[in-house]
Amino acid sequence: MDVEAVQLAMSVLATASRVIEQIQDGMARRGFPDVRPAHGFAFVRISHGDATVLDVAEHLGVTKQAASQLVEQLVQRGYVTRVPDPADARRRTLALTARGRACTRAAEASAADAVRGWQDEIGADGVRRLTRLLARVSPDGPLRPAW
Amino acid sequence: MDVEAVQLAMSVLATASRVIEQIQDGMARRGFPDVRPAHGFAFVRISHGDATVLDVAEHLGVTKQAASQLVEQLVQRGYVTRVPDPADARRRTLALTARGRACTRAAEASAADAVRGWQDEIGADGVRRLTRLLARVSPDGPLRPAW
DNA sequence: CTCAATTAGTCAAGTAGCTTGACTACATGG
DNA sequence: CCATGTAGTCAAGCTACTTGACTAATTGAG
Repeated sequence: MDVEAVQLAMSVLATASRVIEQIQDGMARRGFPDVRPAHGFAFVRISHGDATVLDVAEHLGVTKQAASQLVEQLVQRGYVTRVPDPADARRRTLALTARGRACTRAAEASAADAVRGWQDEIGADGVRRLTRLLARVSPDGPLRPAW
Repeated sequence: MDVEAVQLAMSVLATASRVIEQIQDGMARRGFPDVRPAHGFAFVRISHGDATVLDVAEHLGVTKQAASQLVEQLVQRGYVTRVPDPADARRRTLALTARGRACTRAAEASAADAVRGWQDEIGADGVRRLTRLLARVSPDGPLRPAW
């Protein structure tokens, strides 16, 4: 039993590794060679709305300092802006720029490319079943940007 | 279509993240708090037989220097030994020690623990179908130790 | 109202795991 | 025999994280 479990765990990790690689390639081809997976995960939280650096930190499962550095990069590269909060001078709400939104669309297209390749191997129905199964075992917690 | 693809990609990554976390926890509980995922992947190649540092490097998708450092850690911590090759004085074949084999057994048990939790959510049959689907989409190439 | 405690965020220094470049020792084929 | 290739290590540098210290703004108890 244990050996099959290892096999399943390895399949999950190898598949995740492949997904990351394919999306990274797709992003580079679409003109976004400088965004890492962690940036993408930050985008998810930021586009969800009303996000601060601390929210991004919690979402990524890293310290606020690490999130602060990451956001700083995104600001410098023109993906994100810091919006001062009139009700609390400490807070600086984050928002995507037009370039940031273009980047998320490119990420969606890259993910779709990756999944399209899977249809050749397990069919559209297989992809559908895989999606359902994974949705039920995948957690809600923070998405750590590294192993 | 793209949005569902993103959902699937996120599920894969979140699941992989969870697997890593659960196995890491399981290893720490079993008395192996100092082995990282990359070490585990190295164990896979080493236990497969006749592995050199270069083989480990290729298996992990890293440089030979990185693999050399990683193997050095495993040797220092008593998981691996370097066996000189009588036919080629340059080569030093790697082999697991008794502790190294105990570590792989602990990893298998930890993986089994993680999978056991999934059965509560998608059932034994779900796990079986998930295993089959993932085996067909997961690649054979090197298993990079980071995102 | 005041001030101690909390919160948002940054600055600075240290660490871990990778990289590239240079090198030694051994092996191989003309 | 020697030029070329291979296994492996040493050393230095980079990057993304960490911990610790700090400023500035807000909150709440008395």
